[in-house]
Amino acid sequence: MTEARIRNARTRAADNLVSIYERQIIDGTLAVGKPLPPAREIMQSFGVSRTVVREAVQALSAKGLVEARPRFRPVVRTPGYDAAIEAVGPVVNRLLTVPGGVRNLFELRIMMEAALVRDAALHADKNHVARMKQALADNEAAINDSQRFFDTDIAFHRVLYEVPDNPVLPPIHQAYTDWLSSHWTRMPRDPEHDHVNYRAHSRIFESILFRDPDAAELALRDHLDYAWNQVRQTFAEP
Amino acid sequence: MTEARIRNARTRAADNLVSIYERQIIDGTLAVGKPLPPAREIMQSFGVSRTVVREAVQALSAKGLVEARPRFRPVVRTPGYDAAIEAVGPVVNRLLTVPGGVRNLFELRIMMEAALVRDAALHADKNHVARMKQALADNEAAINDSQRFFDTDIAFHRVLYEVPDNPVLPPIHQAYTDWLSSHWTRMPRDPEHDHVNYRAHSRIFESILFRDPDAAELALRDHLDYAWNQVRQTFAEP
DNA sequence: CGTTCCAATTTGGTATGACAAAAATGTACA
DNA sequence: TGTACATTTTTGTCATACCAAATTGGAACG
Repeated sequence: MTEARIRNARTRAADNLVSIYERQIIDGTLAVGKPLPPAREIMQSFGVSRTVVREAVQALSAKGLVEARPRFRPVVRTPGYDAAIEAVGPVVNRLLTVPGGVRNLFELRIMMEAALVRDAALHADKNHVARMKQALADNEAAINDSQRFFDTDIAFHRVLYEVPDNPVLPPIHQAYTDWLSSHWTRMPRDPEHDHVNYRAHSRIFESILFRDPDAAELALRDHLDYAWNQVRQTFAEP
Repeated sequence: MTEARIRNARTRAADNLVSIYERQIIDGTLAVGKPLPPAREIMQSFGVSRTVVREAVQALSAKGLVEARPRFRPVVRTPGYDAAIEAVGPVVNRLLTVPGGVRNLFELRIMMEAALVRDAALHADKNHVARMKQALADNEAAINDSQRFFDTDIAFHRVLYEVPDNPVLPPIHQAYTDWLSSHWTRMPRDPEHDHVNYRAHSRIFESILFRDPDAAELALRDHLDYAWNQVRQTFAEP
């Protein structure tokens, strides 16, 4: 991947700017949350044209280092895993439109969460268990309240992504919910579903409590298979 | 993620161009592998300036829809999962430089491959088993040949990503190897390692043959833990 | 003294035109 | 036919200008 770029990489003026600002953002010379210097200022201090400056800003934006809303000054952004996931957003959204795209992504999610509940069953500590319990209670209280059930549903699953204490995982969960939420919210809203889903969450939680990874994985697969059968009805796919 | 964009989304001229070419690439109006029309031609046919055209091309490149090498006409690209993964490349590469970045990514890989070997132990068919067997034989034959062992090592793991028949997975494997290869190749080359790794592969394969997911997962975790201890020596981290 | 509102200024988005350098193309020559 | 060279495209960059939107500073007001 990289070598293909480097091979033909004559130094583009914009690239220099990009790497300079990359360094400055990482080492903190440019404070997070603060806007970049105005384009005209940058072009003078580096002796380049505004064309180059704008190109560099766009590249930084694509890398997730700055957030560039139209007509606003580009704002320096915290370079975290969430930024990385957000950068993929547009690409994944396009992939969701290809045949089988949603299904492929959903199955990836099933596989990942199956691994997560196994991990939780083996390694979840008191703190995690407490948070899961709380999330489960919130979930139960939200039955029959469509929107709130949706939120607490997500919150319950999020705890699973927090157990391994790997900062990559929560943004991935965020990404899943973002990408799939459009289908999720299009689901027919039936209180019966809430009950089924809550019981499924409950079953997963108990399996984790019992330190039984096999039962936990099975419960989760049942749960997500059920969810998938709901989701698939929101679009035409066999 | 999306709503933040939409909220302040005034129409930028370049964005229109982007979405137009997005459609044309997806529906095949623009053939894959063919260069985009010259910039001046685009600007005339859409009545926009070259500034806008160049900006649009850069955006398409960031999205992975075209491959834009400097000084060359942008080439239309297959809009597949591999393109998506490649688009994330720059972001992930930066994440690898933050403290613990390599470790986080490596642990994500362990978790994912653990899930994969479990899946393989349960669902691998004769075809997959045959390919794993072949990969294993190649791997054995490559012992003491550093470069070739590295390649066959990767090939063996790749088969694991092919078992679930989800087109998202192979590009992920490709991504892992790309992102981590710089560390991998920096590892001290010791024939002893080759032997250990081959035996580990062999053990994983046998566990899959025996349809024993627990044994397979254990074998894989041992294998990747060993690998991690090698990798971590290529940089200073506790 | 704080708040609100408006105008001047700043700043980003786009257009135009120009030039050098590299790539693509065509042509003549061997 | 194949290759070397000259010509034409095409991209990368620059400079400048204008418009519209955002920001800012201050005036007017409570």
